[in-house]
Amino acid sequence: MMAKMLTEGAGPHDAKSEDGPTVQIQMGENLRRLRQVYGMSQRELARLAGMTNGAISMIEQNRVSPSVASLKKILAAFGLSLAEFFSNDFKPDTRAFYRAADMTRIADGPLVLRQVGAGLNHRKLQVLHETYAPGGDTGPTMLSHEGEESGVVVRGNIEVTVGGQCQVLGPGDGYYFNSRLPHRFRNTGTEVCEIVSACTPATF
Amino acid sequence: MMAKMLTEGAGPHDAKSEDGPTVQIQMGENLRRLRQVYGMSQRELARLAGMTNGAISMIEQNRVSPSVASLKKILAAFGLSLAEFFSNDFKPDTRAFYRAADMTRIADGPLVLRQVGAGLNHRKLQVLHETYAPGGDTGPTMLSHEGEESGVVVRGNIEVTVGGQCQVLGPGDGYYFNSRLPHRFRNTGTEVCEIVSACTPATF
DNA sequence: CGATAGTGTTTAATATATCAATCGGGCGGG
DNA sequence: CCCGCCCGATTGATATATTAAACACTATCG
Repeated sequence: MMAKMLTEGAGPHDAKSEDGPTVQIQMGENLRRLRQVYGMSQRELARLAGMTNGAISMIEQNRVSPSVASLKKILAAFGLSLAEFFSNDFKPDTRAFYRAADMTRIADGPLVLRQVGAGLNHRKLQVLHETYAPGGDTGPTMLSHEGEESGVVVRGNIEVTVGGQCQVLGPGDGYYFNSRLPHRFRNTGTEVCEIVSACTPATF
Repeated sequence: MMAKMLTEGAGPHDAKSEDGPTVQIQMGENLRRLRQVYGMSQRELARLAGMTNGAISMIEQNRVSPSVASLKKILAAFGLSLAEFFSNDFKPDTRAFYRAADMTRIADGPLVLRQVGAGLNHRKLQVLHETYAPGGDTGPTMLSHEGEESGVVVRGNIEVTVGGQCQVLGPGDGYYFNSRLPHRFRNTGTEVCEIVSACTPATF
């Protein structure tokens, strides 16, 4: 009953909401995008979270406001903490590609440092150097593991597939994504490709 | 029924929880401390949040897991966002005083910069210079307003009361607190007291 | 075409959170 | 001492979230 619209900030006493009046909670859409980027169905996610697909459906439609416990279980399936989820302002980091032009330079002049991924917040990365011969490939099955991954193409071109998105990156381009996103690297060109990459062990 | 203990991570399928098994959600204690530091009763907080004291009581005892909407309403009464709350790892910043000895120096040598408040995260402060004559006082009623406040005592001594805590600070000592905490400054000594202080407008 | 397996959504039943009201306790003042 | 007032905790009723099972739809396969 009381077919109200799951809003907040306009309670009986209106707790001096400093955000606008009757701001809706829009977690649902973000959770849905998050799930879709991870290539999961509602049932898969439900199984991982120890819940039912129906609940996932209702939450994604903003028809209910999940309990903190439920939300935490859902986020655990993505390897996200509540802090990480909310610190992204309900907009989980779905951006994976950063072109050479829109990397932020944190140093210039004789030494140029370009930072991949606008806001490197709590990230501690381990740097690697990879070389892909023509046809080189990380394998036909998508990789998916704990941690985060980032890198820059130094020479040649490489086809990178992350969470359904696929792009060919060239020299100067970079990438950043959560390693749980199913990903794959393929050198589809005719010359060697070098990448300076970095990844995190699951140690945080 | 089913008198289980409000745990998580040990669901039917145990969603690969990387924190230990059956980790309890301990928001309740932190919310209680937060409320007490603000000098509120459960009923006061309930009124601000548009809820009932009973619900607050249950939440603080971890007898229920509040919905995200409810938690957001509660945090709004403290001027906290979900992101801020969770980014503090469920341990809201209750530390208010920083003695001269345990301030972190972020520069030394000819120029010495000492940082008040260990982690100045999202803080943008506006600096002031205050002078308290002997007996000088911000008034008998506690101040409480939007924003954050920080400062350093330059000369003399001053009695600072914040969120129930009261201390006399001397030269080199500092303070940092959320301005919503009821606070008051009193020069109880016999000499002039100077403070370099800073505060934020409510513009973020 | 019919069967099967996949998707997201919906429904009734159940578990849980929240409300409204009460309870017992502490504290200060007649 | 008792009274009023406030506190936090508790109880039963009500609203909400979640479950379990169905539904409707799409695509694939035989």
